[in-house]
Amino acid sequence: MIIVPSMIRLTAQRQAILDMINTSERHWDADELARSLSDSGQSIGIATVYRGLATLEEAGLIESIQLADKKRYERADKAHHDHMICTACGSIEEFAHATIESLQLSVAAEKGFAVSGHQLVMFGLCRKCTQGEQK
Amino acid sequence: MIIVPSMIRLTAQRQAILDMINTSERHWDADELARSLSDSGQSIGIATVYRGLATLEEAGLIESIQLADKKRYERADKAHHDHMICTACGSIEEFAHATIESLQLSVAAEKGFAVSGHQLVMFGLCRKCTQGEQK
DNA sequence: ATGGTAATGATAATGATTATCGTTCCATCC
DNA sequence: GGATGGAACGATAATCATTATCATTACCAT
Repeated sequence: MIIVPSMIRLTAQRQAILDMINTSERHWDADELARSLSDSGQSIGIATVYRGLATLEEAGLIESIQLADKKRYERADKAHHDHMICTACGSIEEFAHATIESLQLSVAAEKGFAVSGHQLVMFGLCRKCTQGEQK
Repeated sequence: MIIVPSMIRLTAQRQAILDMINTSERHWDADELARSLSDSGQSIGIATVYRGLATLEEAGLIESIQLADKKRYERADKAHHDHMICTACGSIEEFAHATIESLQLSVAAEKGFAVSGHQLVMFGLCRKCTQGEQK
């Protein structure tokens, strides 16, 4: 018997959302996802998309990052990582750094803070956009 | 002659906002600020509060952190730091860690990413709330 | 089949923020 | 000292992502 974080029903709509996310490297927002599902014939109400995303995340099947204006979802079957967001083209790059992670935890521990999650985001220009500027 | 990041007019409203922020350690959102100014006799239109905050931040006189639902502003005359936010009581603690900062920059440099800003937030339970739970 | 719970979808509501627009303030020029 | 033009203000409408509502539908177990 397999123990799942919390048992959810994988309805057709939730499956469609999950497939879309799992078969791409994108960081989707709810609207993009609804639009893309609609384009592929799988039209789903926008409210269901929001609910489905929340449910799938609770179940640990997808992950999210909260950006200034909206929430974006990505596959969960990747190692933990953080993000660099290009303020020019909007592209999102991922990076991981074990030392940074452990330093974070030690700082928190010093202050008696029990960390349940964190988010590190760097803003700036990606390589492509940096080169584009210095023409 | 003093060089200011960008010359702005310090109107009575902007001065009131700036004073409120500079004389406290709080991380204010626009609404709290408007309410508090109103309580102290300095009633300011909410739109002006938003505009004033944006203008003051551009001028480097205050700083902000973007949280999930809203933006919060704090004094700028402090050393750079990041935040730990208690998910139980909402309190915000600050911390600084030079090594984390420099590791971030080196990771970015490796990827050819020109960092213009970053934000590191940890979520969890502060010392007080942790103790409250294990009763 | 049937009853009950969970999920869906259309749409209204919410909440933070931004846009609009007429009015007011202010510095400067005459 | 008033005219003038641009910046700032304030009230309010608009926007945008997200959540709530509620009637309908799907699915599971008796």
